[in-house]
Amino acid sequence: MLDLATLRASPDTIRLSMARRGLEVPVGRLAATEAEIRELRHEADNLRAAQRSLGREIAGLQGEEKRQAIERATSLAGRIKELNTRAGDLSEQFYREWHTLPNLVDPSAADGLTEDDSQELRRVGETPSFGFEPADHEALGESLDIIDTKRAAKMAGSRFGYLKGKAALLEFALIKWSMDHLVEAGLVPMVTPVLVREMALFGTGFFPGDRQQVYEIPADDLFLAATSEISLAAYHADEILEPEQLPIRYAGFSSCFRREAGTHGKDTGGIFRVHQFDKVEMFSFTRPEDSNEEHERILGLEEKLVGELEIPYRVVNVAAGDLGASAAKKYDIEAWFPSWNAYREITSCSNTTDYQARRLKVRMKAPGGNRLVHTLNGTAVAVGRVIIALLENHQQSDGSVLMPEALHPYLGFDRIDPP
RNA sequence: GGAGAGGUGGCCGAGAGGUCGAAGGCGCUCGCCUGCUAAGCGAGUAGGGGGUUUGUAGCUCCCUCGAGGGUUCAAAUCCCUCCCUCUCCGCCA
Repeated sequence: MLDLATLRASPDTIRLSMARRGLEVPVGRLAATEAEIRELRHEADNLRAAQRSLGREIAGLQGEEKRQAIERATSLAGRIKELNTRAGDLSEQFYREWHTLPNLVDPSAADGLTEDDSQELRRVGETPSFGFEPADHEALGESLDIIDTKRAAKMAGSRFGYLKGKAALLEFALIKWSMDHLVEAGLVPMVTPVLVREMALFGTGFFPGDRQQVYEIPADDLFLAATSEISLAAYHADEILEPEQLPIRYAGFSSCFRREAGTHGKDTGGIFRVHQFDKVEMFSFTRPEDSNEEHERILGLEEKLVGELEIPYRVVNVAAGDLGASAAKKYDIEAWFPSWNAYREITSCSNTTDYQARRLKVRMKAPGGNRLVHTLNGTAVAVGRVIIALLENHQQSDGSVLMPEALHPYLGFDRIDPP
């Protein structure tokens, strides 16, 4: 959610920022409505003040005097109700629109509207050249008998997968290995709830925009979280933090659930795009002035992890029009996938500035009044995609796959061989 | 799932239609005082929004006593719905 003060003081800032996302926002109309709501509320407040002082008098009056005072108070009450009803209606209409507006875009976010407009910042690691035709992860998963999407489809439908044997062990190794790194970097490890209230989804900016992407449990008014970002962000909702506590950094592990509505026909094979996967996610609460630096720090941790896995990657600055609602700026790390002959997203980190903090009411004490903190999130390990990248990049001519050295102590094996 | 008890400021806790954004205590902050410390004395100490102001401070108004509705001239207090916590029983990893 954006700051109303910005709408009042410089609506053009909002208009221009939304334009970078390819959105045309009638800021003039919004500003006028907001001003009208404020006027109505102001008038109602003044009448209310009169009503309250009259009410205090009534308590001490008797007989005819009291009767007349109550009559005047009744008329005041009626006018106040009328004003508040009008303000309430307008307000509901205003916020319905206001809540859909995404965050202001950081000036340094890449220009453009789509994925193709991402700005490549750097490439790291050499893409492998095989002396044979490399297999894709689906084929490798099958031939090694470590990923089973066929039986998963029978059991739960398309876009599910079983991790089996050494792939299952690989998941646990990845989680433990990454958590060790993150704890060392000062993050507090967390295992988070996957069922969340609407408030958490609204607070993180997934609602109202991405509602169709989220699984719903109507009987209990709960939703399956698409990422632990949601439960980590809402962890400090309604709190006023001490500035000395900041930055607060978490590493959350959870399963993630996504309906993937509207992606029919996209990435249909294997486990690249599935309804359920496990992920270690980083999340930070910072002072406003520190969030840019924190964003780079998170990216640094992501690069360190991907680097240790010996996966070739590139870093991109995501284009303004391709940003999620809450992000002001986003870096993606795209791993090299030989089967696609392309780089594709394996991590993503966003600076959401005060957008989530405002909705979740996460503040810090500050001289002259409390201030909203900034929040940031970033993928440490999206298990499924990392497994794919490992299989495809480290496959050997004999059909086996070598494991990166960093994982050996966590795995208890250094390669996966065909059965 | 069954039965019961509760949600009030940073914490504890009073409050049962008007003088209550809220007694008292603890904690915290500032000041005074006392060789030091402790004790003592005094003052301050919730959040959000609006108005005034170039801005800050100040002044002022409104809202918030778990959330949302309702009754009333007037609600922390009465009514309804929901959420949460605790205790006992049941069930369960």
